Amino acid sequence: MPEMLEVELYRQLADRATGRTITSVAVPDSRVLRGDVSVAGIRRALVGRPLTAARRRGKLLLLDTGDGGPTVGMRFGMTGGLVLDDHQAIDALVYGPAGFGRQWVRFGLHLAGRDGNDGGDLLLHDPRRFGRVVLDPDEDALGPDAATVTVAQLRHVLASRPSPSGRPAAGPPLKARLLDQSRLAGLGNLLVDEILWRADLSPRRPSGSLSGDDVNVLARRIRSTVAQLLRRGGSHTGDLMPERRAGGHCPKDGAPLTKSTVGGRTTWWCPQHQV
DNA sequence: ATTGTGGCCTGCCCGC
DNA sequence: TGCGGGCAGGCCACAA
Repeated sequence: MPEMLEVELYRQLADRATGRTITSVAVPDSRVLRGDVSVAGIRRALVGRPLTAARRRGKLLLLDTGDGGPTVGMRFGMTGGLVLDDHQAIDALVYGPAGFGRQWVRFGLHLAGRDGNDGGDLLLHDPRRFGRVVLDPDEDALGPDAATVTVAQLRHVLASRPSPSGRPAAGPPLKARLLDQSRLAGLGNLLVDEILWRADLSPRRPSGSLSGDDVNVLARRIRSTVAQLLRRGGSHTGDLMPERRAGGHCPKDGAPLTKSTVGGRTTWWCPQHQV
C-alpha cells in the first residue's frame, strides 16, 4: 500500500470532510467489503450519519461517524488512493497507474455539507483491488504506530520468546519484525529499507541480536525518517530510493547495493555499512 | 505459536 | 507493434 505516510496524507484529506453527512454509499465492487458486511448492511449503518473524525493507525485509515454509527476502516493495499471532491491525495502512486480512472473506484461515500447542499464524494480509488473497507476494525490488532514508537515499545517489538531449550531465540530477520503490523504499525517495504540503511543495520540481522544502544538508535531513526519523509511527501522520497535498482550504489559509501528477498519482500541494502 | 509461502489482482515495462 | 514474463509501497489464509 501506500505506507503510513501516504495514509497520513489521505487522513489529512479525509479530515476536510469532517462535519459532512453521508447521504449514500456506492459499492461498485462488493469484493472490497470482503464479506465482512453486506452492501445493504453498510448502507444501513452509514447513511444519514455524520463524519466526526479522521484518524489513522499504521496503514489503517479510520473514519468515525456520529449518532452511534460505526467507524469505517479503510485499507489501501498496494495501489489504493483516496479522492475527495475530485481532489486526489496522491497524484500518482509509484506502482499504480498514473491519474484517476472512474473504473477504478471501488467504494464511495456521497456527502452533504452542513448547510444541506451537495457536499461531494469520498472515494476509494484502487486499480489492483487489494484495498478493503471494514466496519469497526479491531484497532488493537495493530501494534503501536511507528511515527511515535518509543524505545521500550521497540524493545518489545524485537524481543523473541525463549526457545524450548530455554536460551533466547535469535528471532526472525530484523526486517520481518519491522514489517509485522501486529507488533509495529505503519512501516512498509520501502520505509523499512530506508530506515535500516540510515541505522546502519542489516535487514538480515536476527531481531533479537540488537544491543541496547542499537535499539535506542533504531527507535530514533524510525521516528526521524517517518517525520522527514512525510515532510518530503511520501515513502518514495527516501535517500536510498534512487539507488534501489539494478546497478545501484550506496549513497553513503558508494558500495554496490545488494538485492535479495528478506521477510518475503524485495530488499535492497548496503553490504558495506549495514551489519 | 510463530514463521514462511502462495495467492489475491491489475497495470506497466522490458525484451524478443 | 504485439506478446509474454516478471515485477510491484500489502495482507490474509494456510501449512509446517
